[in-house]
Amino acid sequence: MRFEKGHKETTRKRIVEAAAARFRKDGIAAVGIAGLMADAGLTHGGFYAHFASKEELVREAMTAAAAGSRARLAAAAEQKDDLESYIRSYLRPAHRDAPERGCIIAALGAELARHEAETRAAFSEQIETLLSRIAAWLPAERSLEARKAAAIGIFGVMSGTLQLARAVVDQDLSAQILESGIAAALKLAN
Amino acid sequence: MRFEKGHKETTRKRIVEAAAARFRKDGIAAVGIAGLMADAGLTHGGFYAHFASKEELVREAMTAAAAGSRARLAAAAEQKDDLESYIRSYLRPAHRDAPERGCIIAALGAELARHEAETRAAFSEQIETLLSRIAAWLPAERSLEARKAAAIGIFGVMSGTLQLARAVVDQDLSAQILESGIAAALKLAN
DNA sequence: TGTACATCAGTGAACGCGCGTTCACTGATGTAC
DNA sequence: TGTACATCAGTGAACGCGCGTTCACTGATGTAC
Repeated sequence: MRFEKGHKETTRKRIVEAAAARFRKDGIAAVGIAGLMADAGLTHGGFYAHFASKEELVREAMTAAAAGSRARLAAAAEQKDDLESYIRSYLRPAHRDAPERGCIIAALGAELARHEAETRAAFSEQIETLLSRIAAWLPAERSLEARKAAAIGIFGVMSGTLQLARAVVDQDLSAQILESGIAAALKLAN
Repeated sequence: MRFEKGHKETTRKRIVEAAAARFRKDGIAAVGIAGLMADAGLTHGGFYAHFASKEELVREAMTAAAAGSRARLAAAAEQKDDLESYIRSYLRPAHRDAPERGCIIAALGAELARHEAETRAAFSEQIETLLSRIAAWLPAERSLEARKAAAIGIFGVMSGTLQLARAVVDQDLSAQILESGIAAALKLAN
């Protein structure tokens, strides 16, 4: 064989990583296979040796991006970080300015809602994991149900304000949105 | 002239209305000129007698949709509706299920964030109007600044949870997200 | 009142382009002898 | 150790298609005479 063992796997991973970034940055519909393969240092023809369709890649890229977020969250939890630092980290200007490495839900939520149920499944699962993690951070004296409900509100305000901060033209307003989002999420957490 | 006076204006409005609905339902990138004109009962060739480009239509459609939301909000305020009923109306299942007649920000927020600043301007303005309206509903004993900050949190949780409710596959979870969104928005309002 | 012409919103064929997808081919390396 | 062949990840031309956009044309009506 021309390439060392595992080469194809490595390439596949490279394509998935490139897609996960470009989709979040530019939107799924706006990103073509040719550009994506160029990002990965390849030509477009090889794409179908790795994936059956663009939709399959979308699914894989969403799963990969979700796994990334989950790993970051787990690391934060392990370091005994509290919910406040997670919220502050999510709503920091750097996250607003780098959607390509950020939250899938804030970057692609509305667009994913229009994809097939199969594609949305991976995404749905990530939402549930995320909500459980946030709920686990909340004071144990509240019932599990109450914590889950609170987690939905907290994450809702986080992704909602992050999107607002990205959409708004005025930079001062954008900064204020991030600040107010943090304050609101903290209020909901207590 | 073949057509009665004002005919062209009427047609133009019809195209804008159709666009405002389709863009919110399917996303801007996914909607083509030909399909849009067919929605308005016309053929695609006439499009450029009305608009210089698709982007110009996007701008007009966003402005029209924003005007619609603003009118609804003003009517609600005039009827002495309170913030609670606005929140409940925004997060009702019917709004989740009919994005084509609903909030632009929840439907297109992330996608609009990727459009030119000129297109985002109309949208930005709508956000500011909306925030002022919500702030005006809050108890007057709080400072204007505090009310504006609270309004950001309230609207953030509203649009954020509406999007989550649309994206999630599980219908029970979706209903629960709407409920929790209402609870969270109300908590922030008090 | 009747005919000829001007108007212009809307039509539909055509433009170049990039999309997702297919496929015959390449060429560096591992394996067989 | 040296040669012939098999492998297969990646290449790049080509497919039909729908996109945004352009443009010569249509045809019902208003206006001029």
